[in-house]
Amino acid sequence: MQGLNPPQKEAVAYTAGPLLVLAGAGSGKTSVITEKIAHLIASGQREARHIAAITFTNKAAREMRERVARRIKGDAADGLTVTTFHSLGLRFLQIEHERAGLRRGFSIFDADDQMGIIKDLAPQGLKKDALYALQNLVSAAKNNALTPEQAAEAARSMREREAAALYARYQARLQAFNAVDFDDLIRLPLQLLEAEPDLAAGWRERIRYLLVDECQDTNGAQYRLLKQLAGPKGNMTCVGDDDQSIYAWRGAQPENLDLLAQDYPALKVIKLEQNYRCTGRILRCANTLIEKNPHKHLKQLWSQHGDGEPVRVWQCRNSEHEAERIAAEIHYLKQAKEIPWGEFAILFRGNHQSRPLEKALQLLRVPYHLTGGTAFLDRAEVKDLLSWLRVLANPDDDTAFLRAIAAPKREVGATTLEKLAAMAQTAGLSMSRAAGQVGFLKQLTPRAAAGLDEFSRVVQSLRDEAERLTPAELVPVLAERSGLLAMVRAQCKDEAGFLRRKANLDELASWFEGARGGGPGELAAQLALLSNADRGEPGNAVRLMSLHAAKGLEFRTVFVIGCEDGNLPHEASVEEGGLEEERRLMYVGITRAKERLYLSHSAEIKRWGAVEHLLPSRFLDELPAADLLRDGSDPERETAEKKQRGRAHMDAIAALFGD
DNA sequence: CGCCTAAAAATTTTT
DNA sequence: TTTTTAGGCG
Repeated sequence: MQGLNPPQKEAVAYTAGPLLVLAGAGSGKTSVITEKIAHLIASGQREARHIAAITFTNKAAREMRERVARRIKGDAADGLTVTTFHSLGLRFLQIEHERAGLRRGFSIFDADDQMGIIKDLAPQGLKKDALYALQNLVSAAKNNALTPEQAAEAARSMREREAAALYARYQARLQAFNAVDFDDLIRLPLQLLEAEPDLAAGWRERIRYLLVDECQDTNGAQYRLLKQLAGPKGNMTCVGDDDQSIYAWRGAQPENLDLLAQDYPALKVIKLEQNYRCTGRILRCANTLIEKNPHKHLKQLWSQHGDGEPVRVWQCRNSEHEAERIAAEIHYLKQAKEIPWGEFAILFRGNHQSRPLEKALQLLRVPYHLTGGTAFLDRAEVKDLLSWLRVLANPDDDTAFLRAIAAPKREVGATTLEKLAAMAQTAGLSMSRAAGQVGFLKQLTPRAAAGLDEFSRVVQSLRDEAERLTPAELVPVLAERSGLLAMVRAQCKDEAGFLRRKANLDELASWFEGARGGGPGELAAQLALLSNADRGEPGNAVRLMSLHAAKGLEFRTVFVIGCEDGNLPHEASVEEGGLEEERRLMYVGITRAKERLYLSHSAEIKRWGAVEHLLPSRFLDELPAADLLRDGSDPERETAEKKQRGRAHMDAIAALFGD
């Protein structure tokens, strides 16, 4: 426990009852969780196999696992559970699938799969906006652990009533497909635990101490799940910061931090207010900004660090100009201050904002790593292959069937599939099962019937292979025999493009190699929970990511770009009354910086080809002017810095020739 | 059935 | 500007 401050030590040592740690930004909350796990084990209070730490992202879980491994040597940490809410829910359902009404090999539907069903069930001709709204309403009901009936009862508006009706049909469809969506990974385990005390007792026997990270991000269902797992005595430590609640749009209820005190009268609350991360000026900016939000828990973050450099506010012409300035500044700081690439981060509100940055960084040959955005799991060939795996594992997964039957094309089109769907419906079968019945095929055109028949044969032969092969061995066989590989090859103009896309499939195979336990269906389900952010090592490169993705991370130099009114705060959020959450987002961005912080905005931004004029973010006016250095406010200093950077640039070029 | 072209729409953040 | 979708044609 050495190296911890008094409140941190207290938080680690306190095991007499439920504990809430209100941990400000950069106050060492991960250390507290890690140390507490070590303390529980070392003091003999709990065995590692009876401790579970729960995070929201896979990245956070992995990081915590690594920190625990570094802290606890030997096998003392064996059996420790460090997982995300959704992975825990998945594991629960895989064990208890029978009680949940699921068959082995059930599928996990991602947002796209979900939208496919909703589109199918909702009235035809709805605009995308309306469909997204419905999807969100259904998800919101599930995040509050409401059944369709309860959702109908609770509905306040016509829209909500419609959404509740849709929810019922949507759920029936999932059931028929032997599938669950992300929300079900929390909701279903919760329903079972609440309904079956014996089951809950069994799980509490396994998990005797619970540690929860980012507790302010829990939604209603997750909070109730925590209560079930922690039991009436509340054997848990929750760590959270209401000022960093930035997921309300996804159902998070920061008020859960307050509910804890109600639900557990014995709750002990410890505040961590010493910030170890930021310089004084950065921290003052953060504090001043967040003070504008109403507060329930007053926190006063302080730091022992000196003032440091002023926070720079850059006014740029447009986002290209902004990107060029940032790239040049990083290039300069890298050599002048010897800051490694990996200690720079550029943060933005929306993922599309990364484009000009990538361009500018490439021009200066600055290595960068982009987190999020369209990536691996969204790649068509990867989704295709996963659909095939789902069909193998789950013959009832019509969504996967519809994707797999078209990849590659086998002369089976919309007309045939509609006929097949109708026949399957009448017979009470899934489309995939119906496609295997000769009687049905006879009613279709010969060409289409041959296509379906061929598909069924390939699927069956691959199922046989799956019996003999490990999942990792199965993937390449599947790519070959399904015709996917040939399809990808045909789609690519040159060999290089083909190899690039084949590499995605190889990566999928290697992921299966690394994974342990379970058949292809189980592994495909686990894979569905991985996000793009969880992939690849960033290495020593400038990090580009959304403000949301940056939570929990820290960097010596941080750029928050696009500080324009309408972008940050985002106009849609302001309209929905989410200004405070936007302010917290800005707060999260600011508090990622250890030494240097840049806040930049552009006068013009391009949107769908048209140019729009935006004003600087209102949040910039909420910062303490004395700690800022705004463009144009100190012309002398600017000229001097320009010269300095110019000279450094020339030196760099000279050095290049000197070599 | 599946490819082609023209018109219309476009998520802000993610497990 | 890029991506998706509807409709026409071989």
